Amino acid sequence: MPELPEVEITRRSIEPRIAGRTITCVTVRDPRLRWPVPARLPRLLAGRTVQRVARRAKYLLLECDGGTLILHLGMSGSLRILERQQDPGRHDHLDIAFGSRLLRLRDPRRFGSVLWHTGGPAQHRLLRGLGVEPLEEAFCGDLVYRLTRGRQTAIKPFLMNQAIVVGVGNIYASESLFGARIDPRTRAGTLARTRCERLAAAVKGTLNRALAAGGSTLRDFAAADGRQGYFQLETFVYGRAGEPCRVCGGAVREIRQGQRSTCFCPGCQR
DNA sequence: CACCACTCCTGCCCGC
DNA sequence: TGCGGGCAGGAGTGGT
Repeated sequence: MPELPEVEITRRSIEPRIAGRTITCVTVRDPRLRWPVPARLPRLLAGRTVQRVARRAKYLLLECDGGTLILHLGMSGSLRILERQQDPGRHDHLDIAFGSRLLRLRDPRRFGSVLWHTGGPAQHRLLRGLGVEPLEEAFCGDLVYRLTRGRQTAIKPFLMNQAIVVGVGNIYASESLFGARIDPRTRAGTLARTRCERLAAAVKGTLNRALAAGGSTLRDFAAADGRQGYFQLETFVYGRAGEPCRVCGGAVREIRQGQRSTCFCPGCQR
């Protein structure tokens, strides 16, 4: 379940190993991802040079001469660098070769996507409508305050709406709301300014801590799948229904919001 | 618009 | 030990 920190850590780990290198061969073993991987992908990519690896929301952008390969890891996707050919596992659907070095995509649940796009990546239909990056300066209490005005929806699904703020998935949404001491059921539009400040700070803090935790394993990331950094992070509420809150000791509760589980501490979050 | 439910898929966990 | 069933979740899509 890569969220923004896992995707960013993946980006940092692969960029230095593929930027400036030329794609020699592309192997699609199973094209059945979120959308079918185009059959002409190998022909489209061969001979192109990766200039840089960027990220927008949870999308990785392999910016090449003449176009961008847009990757999304979905629920279970991971990328790894191999220095030499290795037998692919059952879910290793795609290899991009740079000489003997390989970038290999594994995705058991196949919710990920691989798309080729010519022209500016920002103009792609999947990227056009995305909201603000939570780790950028523009994302602040004042912006959260303005974005929430008039919104009737609960703050938890609001936070997870990628058209508003990107990169905050189910786990970090719950964790951030705990950090801000806000009840996930609160209607977004009713949050006072100070609570918006707390929320913006909590989102940044949660994501940055996850980044730091993942960053610490970056050295071995050659072999990594995004989980490594991810499961190192001790959660305050997510996945802890019925267990004692780490702050007040009260029982953590689990509810459903928009077909998603939400965990929170009724004692700490108001 | 704003909001909501549905959908894709496989690994994992539970109960029998 | 095996098997069926339920659940998890990102985010696009389509309905109200």
